Amino acid sequence: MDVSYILDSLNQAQREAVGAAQGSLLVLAGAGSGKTRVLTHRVAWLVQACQVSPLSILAVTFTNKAAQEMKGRIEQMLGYPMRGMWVGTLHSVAHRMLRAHWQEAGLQQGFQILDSDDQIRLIKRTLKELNLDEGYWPPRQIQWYIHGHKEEGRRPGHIAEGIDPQQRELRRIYQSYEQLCQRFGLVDFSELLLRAYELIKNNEPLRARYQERFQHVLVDEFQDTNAVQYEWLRLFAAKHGNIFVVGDDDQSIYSWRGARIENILQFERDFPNTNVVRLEQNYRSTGNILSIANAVIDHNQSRMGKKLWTRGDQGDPVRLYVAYNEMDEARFVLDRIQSWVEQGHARSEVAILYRSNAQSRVFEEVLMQVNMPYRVYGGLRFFERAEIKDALAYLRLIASRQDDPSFERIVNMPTRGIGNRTLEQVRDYARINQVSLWDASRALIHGSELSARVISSLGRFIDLIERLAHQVEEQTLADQVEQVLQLSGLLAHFAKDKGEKAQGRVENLEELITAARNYEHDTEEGLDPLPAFLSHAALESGEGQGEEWQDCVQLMSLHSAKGLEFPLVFLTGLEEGLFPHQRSLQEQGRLEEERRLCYVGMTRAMQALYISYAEVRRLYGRESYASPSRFLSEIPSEMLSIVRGGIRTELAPSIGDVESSDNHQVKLGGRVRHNSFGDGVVLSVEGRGEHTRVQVNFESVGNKWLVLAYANLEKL
DNA sequence: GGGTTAACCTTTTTT
DNA sequence: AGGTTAACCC
Repeated sequence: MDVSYILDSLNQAQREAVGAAQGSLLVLAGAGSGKTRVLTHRVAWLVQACQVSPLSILAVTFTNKAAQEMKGRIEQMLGYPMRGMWVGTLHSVAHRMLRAHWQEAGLQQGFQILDSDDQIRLIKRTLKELNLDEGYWPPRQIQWYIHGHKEEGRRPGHIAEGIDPQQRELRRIYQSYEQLCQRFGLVDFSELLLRAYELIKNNEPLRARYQERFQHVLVDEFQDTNAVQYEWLRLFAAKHGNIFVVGDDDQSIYSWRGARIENILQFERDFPNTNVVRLEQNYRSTGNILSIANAVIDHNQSRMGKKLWTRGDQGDPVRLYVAYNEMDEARFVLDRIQSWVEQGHARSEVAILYRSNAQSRVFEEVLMQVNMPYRVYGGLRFFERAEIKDALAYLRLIASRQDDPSFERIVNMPTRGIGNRTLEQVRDYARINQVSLWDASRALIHGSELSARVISSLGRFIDLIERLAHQVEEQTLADQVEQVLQLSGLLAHFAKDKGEKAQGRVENLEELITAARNYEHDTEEGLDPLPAFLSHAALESGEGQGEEWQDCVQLMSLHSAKGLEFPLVFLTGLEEGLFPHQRSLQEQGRLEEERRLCYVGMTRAMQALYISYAEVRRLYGRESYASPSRFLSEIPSEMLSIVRGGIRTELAPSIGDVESSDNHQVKLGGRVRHNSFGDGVVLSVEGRGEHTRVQVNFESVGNKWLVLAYANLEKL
């Protein structure tokens, strides 16, 4: 079979990676260097040229979206479905294995996944059982503590008891939390990974089986793997050593979540004969964009060293807009988007990027004012909405009666006369007898401690769940969901309210039925549709669910922008304290990560990049005067073309040289007249001396770049 | 049980 | 500032 087509479209380095012999390979892939391409082509190569069965391939990605995309691209390339190949995030792979081997892993059969919200609730409950004060032991910090340890593979037993009472107490909370999870059949995000890792590590027959099955392991975004993930991958590949990892140390932005950039170095040590391929040719951005991105990232001390280059044009200069305040910044961005759209481009080609989600608000305001469609990524996602979580809690309780958080959530939702007092009694009983709320309720109903009225309402709830569980058995998933929404009274509860909010909730619930109907569940996983759907809801936040597809401007945090590209990018809020973020300035080593974040942001841009900061910003209630981000001063001034904000131009920026403002002939924002183009406004000035070029927006002919020395501009 | 108000808290990133 | 939660009142 002719397989040359797989390599034909690749450059030398890419070809080297894709066509590499068996063994371990490390691909250091710069931003926009065709990393996804290399991965997909590699799989195609394995299947077509090396006759590797898709069954023996495990491909690991960072997000679910990336997994879908990869699978889609491979199938498109080969022209047939990749049946039996495992492609997914490590979380979903872990989940899949735990479902298959729940017994060996020591889990309940119907175990449910605990999302971040549920986890907080459970931590609160743990604190209550231990008689500890929430104020003194903030649940968020406990959550952080637990995750931190699990990501490093540490169980409570691995943590030294120590003498510090605070530390000892934390450890005790961790321990109790684990016991509760175990009792209720709950598994949090980091537990998925740790449990699956321990399963493979301690169970030799299973390990051998998986090592035998997955002859080829491929890993995307390798720089963002944490300790447990790395060890796990290493175990997979320990026998055959066929492991193909792709990563970029300059794009490691998740160390706060346990990701270890050092894994890249460790990899070469653990797999001694690793070949290293560097992808440095960039196919995404213009030369000017790459220059500033390179300039910034060059300030990081600890990096493996890569320099992106392109065969393409230098392109437009990268522009810096100095805004008076955040509103001014937003208006500027809006103005540029409008002219972009007027030039016939799509709105979806534009991305507004920011460091923290709170910044999206102002942009949303101005976009809304002019009815420009936009979409904000991040924030509350479909499966996280309250009403959806209510509905899911019913389904979860049907799937697993031990699931206490779900029980708590819906026992009185919609209200059915089970108040806090009753619940307190149920909780007490559960705590004393070490059983779930469900079992406690059943016991109390048959006991004599509760009043007749309470027994009847609690009994009705128990009956409702039992009845639902029974009725739903033979139905399709969508029917199950619909039944639950109807009989639980959830739909009616929201429907009776005529408010806009409640209306939206009803729509969301209906959308959940649609989601269930469209959910294609993989029968290979050997899981019933309902538990499969519930896991799906927990693992995939439901990005894209319920949003109609429109040509929208894209708003997102820098973190969510990773892996994406846009013709026009606005990198906003480059102020000290905001970006780099205040918190990162306090901790050692975090500044470099912020810089990588900046690099990630810049390299999202294909054709044009605007950077901006505000001199005054109202954030979290108060106005702050921040100095421009240090990242700006790391860009050589001749690489940036500075545009000044309209309102307070007399305030000179403290970075770079603003040649322009004391340039005797023109002033930014000033009006000028040209012999043939007529009147216009100076938008930016670049270079110095006789090479000075100015950009003028003329009323008659639009934007023009002119060499100042020859243009003969007349100041008005 | 539901609605209103007051205090409070959180403000980095998310599988 | 904004949103959420806890407390309080009807």
